[in-house]
Amino acid sequence: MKELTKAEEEIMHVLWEAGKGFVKDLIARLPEPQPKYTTVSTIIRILEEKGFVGHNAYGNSHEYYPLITKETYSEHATKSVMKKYFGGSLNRLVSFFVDKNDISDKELEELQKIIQKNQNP
Amino acid sequence: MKELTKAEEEIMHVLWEAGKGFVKDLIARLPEPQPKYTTVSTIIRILEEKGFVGHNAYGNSHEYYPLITKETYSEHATKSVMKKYFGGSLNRLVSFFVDKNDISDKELEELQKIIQKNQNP
DNA sequence: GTTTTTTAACTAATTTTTTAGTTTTTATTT
DNA sequence: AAATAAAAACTAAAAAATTAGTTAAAAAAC
Repeated sequence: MKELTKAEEEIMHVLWEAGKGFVKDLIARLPEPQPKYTTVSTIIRILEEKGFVGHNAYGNSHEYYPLITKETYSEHATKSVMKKYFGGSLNRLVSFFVDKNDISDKELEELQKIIQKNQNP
Repeated sequence: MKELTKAEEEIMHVLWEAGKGFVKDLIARLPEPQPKYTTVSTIIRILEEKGFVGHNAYGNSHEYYPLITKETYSEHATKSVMKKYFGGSLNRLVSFFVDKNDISDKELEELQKIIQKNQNP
């Protein structure tokens, strides 16, 4: 899986949130300072080259949409961090935050339930 | 917290693993193709500017060591991914992988124990 | 139908990151 | 002490990423 650069990732997040959009729509959803039309257009072109984005043409207008789901890229990005910092182990990642007492009791309880639901008896 | 670029992160991983080292020691620990001395030296200089690395001088030689622990940067990097892809929630991250059946039964059991140990009765 | 506006494609410029070369300083060897 | 070697500092170059400008084509307004 190709990596997204920072600027590319930001555009993808907008596309994932919006589902689809013309360049001007994407700009409208970006925080200040909003980039120039041409800047976003360039990034979109690269994203199409990389296979992350597709488009429907309406005359000269292009409506862009994600070809890779947020879930797919989430998995990639998370596994990458997990590999670099936790030997690829989810348990080590969770231990890290639990040991830090970064997680509230309520959250811990929820977490128990999440796991129990998926455990085979 | 300043972000590490890819090359910077690789050097930091070597320093975290080794604890400390001269440039030539760091190069020795890097996989093929090993970068030039001057390349590593430049990256180290930038890491010192950014406050990630310090050094002890022995004459003209510098022995470098991390100023930021792997744990500190781990937390930053993981929270960054968690924020971008899981609304900042560890539970949503765990759910994601558990729902995917990416985690073996043995690991799930371990995970239960980790959480139980940290739960207040 | 011509003018104006909008859009994307193409190109260029800037900035950041990465890699490498040269010079200077210090240490080591003879 | 002079020659050689090793290291860091400094500088430069190349590559990648980001931002922006120009042009050409299509659509909309008049």
